[in-house]
Amino acid sequence: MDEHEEAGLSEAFWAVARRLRHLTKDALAPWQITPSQSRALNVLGRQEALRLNELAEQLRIAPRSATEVVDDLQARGLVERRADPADRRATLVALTGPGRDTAQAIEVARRAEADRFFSALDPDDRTQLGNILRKLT
Amino acid sequence: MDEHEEAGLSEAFWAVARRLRHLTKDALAPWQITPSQSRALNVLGRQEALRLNELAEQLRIAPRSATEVVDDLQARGLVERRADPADRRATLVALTGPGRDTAQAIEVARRAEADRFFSALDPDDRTQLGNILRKLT
DNA sequence: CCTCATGTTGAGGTAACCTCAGCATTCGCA
DNA sequence: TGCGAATGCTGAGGTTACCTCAACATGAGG
Repeated sequence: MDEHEEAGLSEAFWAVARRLRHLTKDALAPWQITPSQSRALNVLGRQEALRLNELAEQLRIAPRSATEVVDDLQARGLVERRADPADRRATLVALTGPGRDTAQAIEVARRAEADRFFSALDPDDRTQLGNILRKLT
Repeated sequence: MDEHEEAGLSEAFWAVARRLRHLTKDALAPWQITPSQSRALNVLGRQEALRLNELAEQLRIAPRSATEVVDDLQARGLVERRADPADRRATLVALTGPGRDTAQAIEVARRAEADRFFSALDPDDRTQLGNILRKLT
């Protein structure tokens, strides 16, 4: 085995990450939405309403950062904040109607873009990659 | 084939990227060096002297951003700028003595860290991953 | 009812990028 | 040979996506 392998792996990994990031940004351009906002829409699309807290956790960012993402999405009318009936300290975040539509449209575009990107791989490689990535998480 | 696969791949990919980024940052902490600075040291370690221009290209960032990275490294005494005898517009960037030592030490640490990270994978998986990543670049 | 924990957010910071414009130099060519 | 265009670097200023720390309101347990 090549002793440069591990260093090479992270390098290769970052090269791919960079490319994927740019592609994603382009795919999202029509909506003027940043990648982290789209991640949030995505998460919110899967559940009724989330506390800011929980949203942060699912996005794996600090709660304060989630506040910011939600601020932006709210300014665009894609999500709304409402009081949590169970705890008056907490705020629930949920998609609005337009938010739900946008989230769906973006999901389609995102999938198409990922599809295009990963189509450099044959199906076996894709499966392999999926398995390997899962082991690394 | 699962129709969620491609979206899942990019998601998994980013999850891994995030983890790797944090690990790298930790590994670099003893030197108080940021990831992009370490990338630059790495590149500079492989050649005698580079124009800022060329450095930027190899790091795949804008020339202006390379200026910044070099500024920081120079402030730490790890690299030096000198005039390019062939073109007085250009600046050559090269490692200093301490820079060379540091670059080496960091490379060792980086490799150890990558090693630890990717050791969740068996050798076959590592080879696979390397091949797949190369196809995506 | 008082203390401690929890949820959100203002203030302010950071890293790693970017563009655009300015300045110095060099190059192509009439 | 001289001059306009191209090239190389950097100042100024912006952006994105994060962060921490502390304030403030509310909740929960002894």
